Amino acid sequence: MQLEKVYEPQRFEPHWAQWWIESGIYNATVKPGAKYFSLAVPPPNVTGSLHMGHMLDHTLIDMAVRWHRMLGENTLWVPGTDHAGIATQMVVERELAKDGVSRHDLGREKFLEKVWEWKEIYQKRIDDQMKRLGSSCDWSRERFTLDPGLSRAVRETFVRLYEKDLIYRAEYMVNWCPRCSTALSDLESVHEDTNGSLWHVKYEVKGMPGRYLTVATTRPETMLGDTAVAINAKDERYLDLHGKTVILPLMQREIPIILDDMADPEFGTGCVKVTPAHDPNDFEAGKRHNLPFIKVIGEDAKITAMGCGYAGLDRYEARKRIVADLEAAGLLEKVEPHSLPISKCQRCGTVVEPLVSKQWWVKIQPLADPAIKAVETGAIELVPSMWEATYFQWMRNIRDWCISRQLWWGHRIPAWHCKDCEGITVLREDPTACSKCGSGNIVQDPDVLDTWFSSGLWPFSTLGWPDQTEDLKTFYPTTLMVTGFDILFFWVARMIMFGIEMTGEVPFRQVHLHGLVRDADRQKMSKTKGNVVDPLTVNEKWGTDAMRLSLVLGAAAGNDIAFTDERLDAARAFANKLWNAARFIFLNMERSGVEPQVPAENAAPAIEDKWIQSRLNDAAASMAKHLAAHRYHEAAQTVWHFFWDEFCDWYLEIKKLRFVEGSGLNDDWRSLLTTFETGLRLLHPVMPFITEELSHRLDPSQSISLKAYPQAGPVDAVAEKQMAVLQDVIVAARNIRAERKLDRKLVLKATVTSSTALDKVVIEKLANVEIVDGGVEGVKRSTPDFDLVVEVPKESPEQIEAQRVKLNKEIDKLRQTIAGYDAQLADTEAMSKRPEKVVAMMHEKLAAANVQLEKSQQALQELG
RNA sequence: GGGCCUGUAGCUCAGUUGGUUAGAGCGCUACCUUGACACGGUAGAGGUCACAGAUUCGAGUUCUGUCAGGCCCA
Repeated sequence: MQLEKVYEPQRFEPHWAQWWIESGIYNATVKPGAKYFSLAVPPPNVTGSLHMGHMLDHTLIDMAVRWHRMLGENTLWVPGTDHAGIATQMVVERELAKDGVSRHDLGREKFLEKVWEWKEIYQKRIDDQMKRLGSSCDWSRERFTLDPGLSRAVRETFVRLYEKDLIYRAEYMVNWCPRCSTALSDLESVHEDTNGSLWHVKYEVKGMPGRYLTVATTRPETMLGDTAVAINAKDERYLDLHGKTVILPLMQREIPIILDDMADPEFGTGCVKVTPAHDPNDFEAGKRHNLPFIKVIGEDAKITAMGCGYAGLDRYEARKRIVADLEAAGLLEKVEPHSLPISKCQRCGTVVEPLVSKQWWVKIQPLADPAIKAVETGAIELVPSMWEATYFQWMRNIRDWCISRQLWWGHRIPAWHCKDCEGITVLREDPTACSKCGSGNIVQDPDVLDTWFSSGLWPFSTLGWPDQTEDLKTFYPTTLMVTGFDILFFWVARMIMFGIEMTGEVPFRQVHLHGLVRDADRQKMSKTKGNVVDPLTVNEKWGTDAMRLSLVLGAAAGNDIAFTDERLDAARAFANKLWNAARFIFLNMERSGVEPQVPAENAAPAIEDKWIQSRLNDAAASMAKHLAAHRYHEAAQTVWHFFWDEFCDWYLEIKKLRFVEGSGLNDDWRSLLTTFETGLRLLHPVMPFITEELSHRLDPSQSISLKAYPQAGPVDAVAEKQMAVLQDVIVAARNIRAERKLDRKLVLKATVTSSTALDKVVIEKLANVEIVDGGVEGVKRSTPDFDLVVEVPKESPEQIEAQRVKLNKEIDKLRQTIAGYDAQLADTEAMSKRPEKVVAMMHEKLAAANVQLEKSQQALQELG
């Protein structure tokens, strides 16, 4: 069997991706009580296709899943998608808008049909991408947040929380997106610093003609809704105004001057206008002082009828008019440039309007407390642990969660309002009558729930909760959650709160939070910037294995990844190297007359066999350590180093010398093939495709992904030392040749003496020298482990001088080292505090340095 | 304002509980198209680990401060 000369992943990756799914080997079995590893994918939004961030996330998940599966654990990875209320509704509305149609033209039912159509298309696209990536999940258990089962979980949760008074309906300040026409949670409105202005406006004090209070505001249009002006009680400038009122300009409304700490004497003029209906701080102040709440900006971001002459104007148009009118009235004292944070809708970027609105809320503190405890006690572990501080900080200052959205796409709130008694009925089954007065005149709340309300149930709703299903008994609590740190609050925290409240158990034992994938300039990828890298293009150009490897190699604990073509090139080069090593092996198997197979271990290993086995054992130990600690980049580095620097550069180069045409399966082949196959298994979680392909060529009986993961074994110190000396001799000989720029093909005579047994043939072939017993005149290299003389053509005086300089430099450095050690060893007090191990090492190093010094001095002498 | 993180080779970054010669990839220099691989091989060059103190027998690693940059929350 011969492998194609060039590594072309496109030839076999789609094949294995399909085979893995069709063979159903990743479908989990129900085995309550068995050691399991389970995990639910962070459900991608059905708004579009997967991006590089998903690729990273899924690669890390797949590595963990494949590793645990190979460890023989009952493994389940649940795939699925999220309906993403606002985002999906927005993209579908945008599509409709192209034909000049609004959702209101269609009506709720017809519009939802359109969204479902969209969902079908994009869910399939996402599934196809996941399949193409080789994600080893159980497609028979795929879920969608609006599935009947998951919707029942949402309903059960809502009802339970409502019954416990943890869900309530109330009028509060919310973040309102005028474009999306919905309330948003605190997390869905993002703060952004912008350059604005600070307008200083004069309010005349009633009964004190000519006496003005100057308020500073960043939003003059809200003055229409002012119901007070606040000053600080300690502010001496305004002591005489306590108990007075001012006349609100333009509106001519008389409003009180209140004393409140919210007025900071250091800021602006020290007095602030209070607009309880349009600012979160003012809202609180309004409550404290029983002020009227006058809503002057409506849900459409236009001035309401309460704004009198400005009614109907857009909020920014109103601002212009109001500022102009104030100026005309001589009430605008000054305008200063001012940087201020403004809130924007996370989804559409529209500036959020804070306004008072009746919404559904989750009383969060009772849920947050156990969630905090779960992380404090270690029931849930955040990796890397630095995120715990952030988690605690947020959770301890958490505010009630606004869960109602004025959208159509999502879980309809299971609450019915009675038109007769205004009572609210919340039940698990749709009611036909009001639970308070029995009236049949009830209507369901039109709003839907925040998407995160349903995704917060994901780890257990996907397993069939609220039913006590076999899946739930077998796989819950899930073992791990892998996701980006950016949704720690949005999602992870909410899953923890809901998981504990609903199931009485943590939803997962560990959370691995990884970074973001950024572009080559470390910029966030975004469609508007146009710097988005399409995973499909990457897959086609470099192959999925290379994409996975490049992502993993960059994914150091919690760090963002700068994703570049160079990284991909490097990853593909590794895959190509592996491919060609395999190609070489198969080529020589044919010459030697060895059938593809995974033979029994070699009973009589040569030095290189013992060495590579030792390196493999060590690599397996590293893999276990790194994978368990979620240090995937180090795991990837470990296999890279093993395959390239050890297996290819040394082991195969030596084995090359052992092959005999027509030998059949001998000890050399036994060692080589078992090592190679074990190495493939070691690599499999990182690069599933190439390892499956190569493994199948050796042994088509079973998928490599179901074979056992290589276990750590003993390190053979003797073989490693022996091999190290052999390598050093070869490198020294090559170095002598390279420094003198001698022809690679020229066979140089050499003598080697060493207390370590060295394979002469290996040295001869790999360094291209002929080893003779003595009488060689040339360049000498000496270390404590060996003496090597390589015959070189007569050296010029310059070359000899260069050697002398080099030796002198080396001798100087050695003397320095020795002096350093001598000084440290002479300090008896310091020495007494050193552990034995370190002292022994110091003596060893000193002795070695002394031997080296002696040898270098001798070499210098011999130069003449 | 509160919290978190980062600063190590030209670039991008590793470096797990402190142990004495700090690593990788890319890039760079020289040589090499050799029957696995030029997506390659061989041999090299390149770092006062941001700065200043402290702890310690010993600090890239711990602590404090300074400077620079990033992120989150308010």
